[in-house]
Amino acid sequence: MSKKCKYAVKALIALAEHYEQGNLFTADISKAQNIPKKFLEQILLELKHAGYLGSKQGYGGGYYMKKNPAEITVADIYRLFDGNIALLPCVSLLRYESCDDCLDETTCALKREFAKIREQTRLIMVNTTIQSFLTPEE
Amino acid sequence: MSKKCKYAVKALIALAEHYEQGNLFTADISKAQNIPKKFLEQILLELKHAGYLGSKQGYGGGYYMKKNPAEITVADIYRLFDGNIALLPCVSLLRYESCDDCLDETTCALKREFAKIREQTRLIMVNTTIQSFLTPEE
DNA sequence: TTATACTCTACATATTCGATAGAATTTATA
DNA sequence: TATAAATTCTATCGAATATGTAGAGTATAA
Repeated sequence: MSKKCKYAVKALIALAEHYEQGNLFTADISKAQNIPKKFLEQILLELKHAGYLGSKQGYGGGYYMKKNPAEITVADIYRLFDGNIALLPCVSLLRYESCDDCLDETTCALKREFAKIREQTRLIMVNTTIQSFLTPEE
Repeated sequence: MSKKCKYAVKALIALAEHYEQGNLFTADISKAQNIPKKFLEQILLELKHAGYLGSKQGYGGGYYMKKNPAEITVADIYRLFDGNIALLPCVSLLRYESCDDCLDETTCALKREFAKIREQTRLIMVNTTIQSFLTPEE
C-alpha cells in the first residue's frame, strides 16, 4: 500500500474522530499524524473530490468528514489511491482490462484462482470501514 | 502484482504440467507463455535459487519442477518477487518493519485492522498452490 | 485590509519496473 | 575435439511511478 493511501486512511480516522463536530486544519492533522503538510493537502483535496470530505475555505476553515465513517471502506480508499484490489487486471471487478501478455483469455490458467483471491480480498477490505478503526472491539 | 511475479506463476504452471517428466527449454516456455525470453531467464534462475526449480545446463538442458507443485503457494511466489503480503510493513508476519511515519506504534490506530486484513489475505494466498491452477475442479 | 487556510498546477528527485545485452560456463553429440 | 545449444551471471537502460516541494491563486473571518 502506498504511503499516500496510508496517509489518507490516517487522516480519515482523525477526521472521523471529529465526525459532526466541526472541521480540522490540515496543519493540525499533519502534525498529529506526522504527514508532510503539502502532501497531505493534495490527499485531502482528492478525498474531498471523491465525496468523502467537505471543506471550508479561508480563516477558520478546514476539512470535515462528510460521509458517514461506517460507509467508507478500506476498499474504497485503496481503489482511489492505489488502484485495483485484484492482483491481475483481467480479474478486476470494477476496472477489467485484458493482460497484454495473454494470448487467449478463454484458456488462461490464471483467471479462476486469481478471481477467487480477488473476491476474498475484496470482501475483507469492503468489510473494514473507517469506523472499524475507531471502535475498540467488534 | 508485478509482471515479473505473474510471469513466474505462469512459468511454474507450465513446468508443473511436466512435473517428473523431464525439463523444458526457456525458449519454449517463452514462446508458449508470451514472456520475453531474456526476462524469463532471470525469473527461472531466481526460482531455481529459491529451490522451486532444478536445471540442467548445456545441450538438451533446461528447467524442471523440483518441488511438488502442491507445496508451492502463491504466497511464496508473491513474497519472492513482490515482497510483503501485508499492506503495511508493521503488520508483516515474516518481515516486520516499523512504519517511518509512525510516532507511537503502541497507540497506532491502523495496526489491528490491517493485521486482520493481512491474515485473511495470507490464508487465501497460502491455500492457493501451483497445483490449484492445474486441477479442473476443487 | 490582513492573516489564514484551502485550491490547483507544475516541478523535482529517487526508486522501481520491465526489459535488453553480452560474456561466461556447461554439456551433448557429430 | 569442435561446435552448437542451453543455462548462468552481471550490467545497463528507458519509462513509469512514488514521494514529495514550490508557489501562485482564491475564499473568508476578523
